[in-house]
Amino acid sequence: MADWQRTHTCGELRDTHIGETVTLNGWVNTYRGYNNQVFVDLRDRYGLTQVVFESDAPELSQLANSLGREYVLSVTGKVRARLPGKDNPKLVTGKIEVQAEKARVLNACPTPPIEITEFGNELANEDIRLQYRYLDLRRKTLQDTLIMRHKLCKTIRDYLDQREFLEIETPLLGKSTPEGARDYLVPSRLYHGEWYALPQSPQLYKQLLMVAGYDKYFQIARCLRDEDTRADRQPEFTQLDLEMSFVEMDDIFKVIEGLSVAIFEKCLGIALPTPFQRMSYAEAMLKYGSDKPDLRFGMEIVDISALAANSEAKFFQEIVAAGGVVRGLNVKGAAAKFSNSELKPKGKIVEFANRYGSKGLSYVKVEADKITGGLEKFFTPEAQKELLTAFNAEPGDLLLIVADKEAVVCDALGALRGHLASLLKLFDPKTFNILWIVDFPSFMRDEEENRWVALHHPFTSPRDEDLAHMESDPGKVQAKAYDLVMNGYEVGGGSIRIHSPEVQSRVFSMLGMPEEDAKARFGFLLDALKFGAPPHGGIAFGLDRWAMMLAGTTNIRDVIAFPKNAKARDVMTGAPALVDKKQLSDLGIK
RNA sequence: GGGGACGUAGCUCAAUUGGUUAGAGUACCGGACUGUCGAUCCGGUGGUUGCGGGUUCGAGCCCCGUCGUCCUCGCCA
Repeated sequence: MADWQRTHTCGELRDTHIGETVTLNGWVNTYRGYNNQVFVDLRDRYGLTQVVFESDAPELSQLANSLGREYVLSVTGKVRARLPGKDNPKLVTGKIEVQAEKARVLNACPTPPIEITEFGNELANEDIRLQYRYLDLRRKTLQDTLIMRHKLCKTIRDYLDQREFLEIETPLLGKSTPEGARDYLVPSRLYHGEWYALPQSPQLYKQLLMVAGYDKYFQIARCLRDEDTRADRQPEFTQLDLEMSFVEMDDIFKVIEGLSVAIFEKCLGIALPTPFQRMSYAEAMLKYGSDKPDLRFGMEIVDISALAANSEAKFFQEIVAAGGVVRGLNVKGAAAKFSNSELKPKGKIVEFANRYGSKGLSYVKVEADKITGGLEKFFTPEAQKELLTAFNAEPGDLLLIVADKEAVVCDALGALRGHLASLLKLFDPKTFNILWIVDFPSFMRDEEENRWVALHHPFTSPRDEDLAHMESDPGKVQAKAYDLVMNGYEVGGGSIRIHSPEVQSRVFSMLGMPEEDAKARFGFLLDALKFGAPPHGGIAFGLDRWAMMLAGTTNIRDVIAFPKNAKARDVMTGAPALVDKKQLSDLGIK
């Protein structure tokens, strides 16, 4: 061992080490200097240790005076107790300090463009932090997050290994398949003009592994989708991909609930109650306007279509007559919290709702002896009472009502519900709510393309009892599909798959894919299903979103070591970037 | 592709709504200080107000264009 190499980490020393001579390696976190005495907090990922330079030796004091933030240092010295009353209770190493006897600068550092130490909430802008990501990653919160993410993966591997799951890798270079997200394409050098696609998920490969008899599979797999980003979405992300043979939905639920409990226990020390609540897709859409409802707070949506249709309001009557719905939220006690101008056309609240396609929003402020807001003239006193009863409204409440096509009403009210809850702080952001959404429809009508599309994906098995009317009434077919939802985020989704080649062919043709097309695109799957495919199903966990939940952040870039920015660029390396002409000509691209 | 917010010192922000020399905190540099720990105190350096054009006696502020960042709608089976 070289004489500068560490004997201990910066988070390790306690009063039991007093008297020992140790060597620490780390970064200068903070520097507090005097004439003849310099305090340095030396940092590594394990913690901070205070080092004191108070030697008379000119070499050592000269070195101490030349130090700067983020210098990389090796210090050898004796562990000693701090002076009485000078302990630092904020540090686990706060009872001791290392008196430097020998020190060596392993590397200097110019003034960092961003501050590494964290206090207050004064982080630099994200773009500059991403540009110097290796500096930002030195921050304790980011280190803690990545350590947590490691624990998450370790827990997953341990838990599944104990249950005889096999971790198997699947290809990155695959074949582009239609439907779904836009593919990232990779040109082939050996076959000019032909392209690989990077996987959107290992979906088909894991089904083929089931056919091959690997009846419990998982993979912590990178997935790539060339779509626009969001706060919780970037082009490459990680899934825990899992598949099992000879199972039904309840078997998957059991594994995932057990795994979730293990994750919360290991990562946060929280005991999650099981079994998880289950809610039908229909109920979620009706009561929460979303297929990923946040149940940390109430504020359920109330349907008043019948009441509205019987009112004097022509716009309500017309919308209901045309098959639309009228629904609303009771924002308890919020009547005084929003001005009328926020609630009128062009107001903030209305504009927010209208982003989701609604063309307006009615509001009712409930007062002790009357209601106000503009709707009151359309409702008889009796109808007003019914309205208040429907909403369980009391004086001081604010009712927000949207009338439109059902999908628009759900979207607008669902988004409004979440928006208002965080605005009014209706829930504790440190709590967790987890549930299954089940009973999804298999197919949805794509109005633009005028065809049926799979809500989940085309390999999802319909319920056995719905197979008979799949062609005659596709809208009524329900899928053996399930989503795992936490705090309003979809953190997992899966299904029991189709294992019959006939059913799979019927679904493809339902989706408007002629047999030749299906064969060209998915022939390998149809073939595989013929050769003795077992019943199987599985799930994909959004690992980044799980890490977000555990870390208490809403930004996916906080849980990825080297993320892309909102425009899909890696601002540190500059990717994507131009390449040499030679590289392109090798690939047959001019 | 659409909408919104933003861009001022290395970093975080301010500038009385168009008015004199663009300020503060922090960082950095120098000085003081023998127990600090977000050290403190004193002093100092630091600016093409993203970039280009325009309006004006005068622009950080208004207008047009452009680049960039974040959020969002569409999109993400």
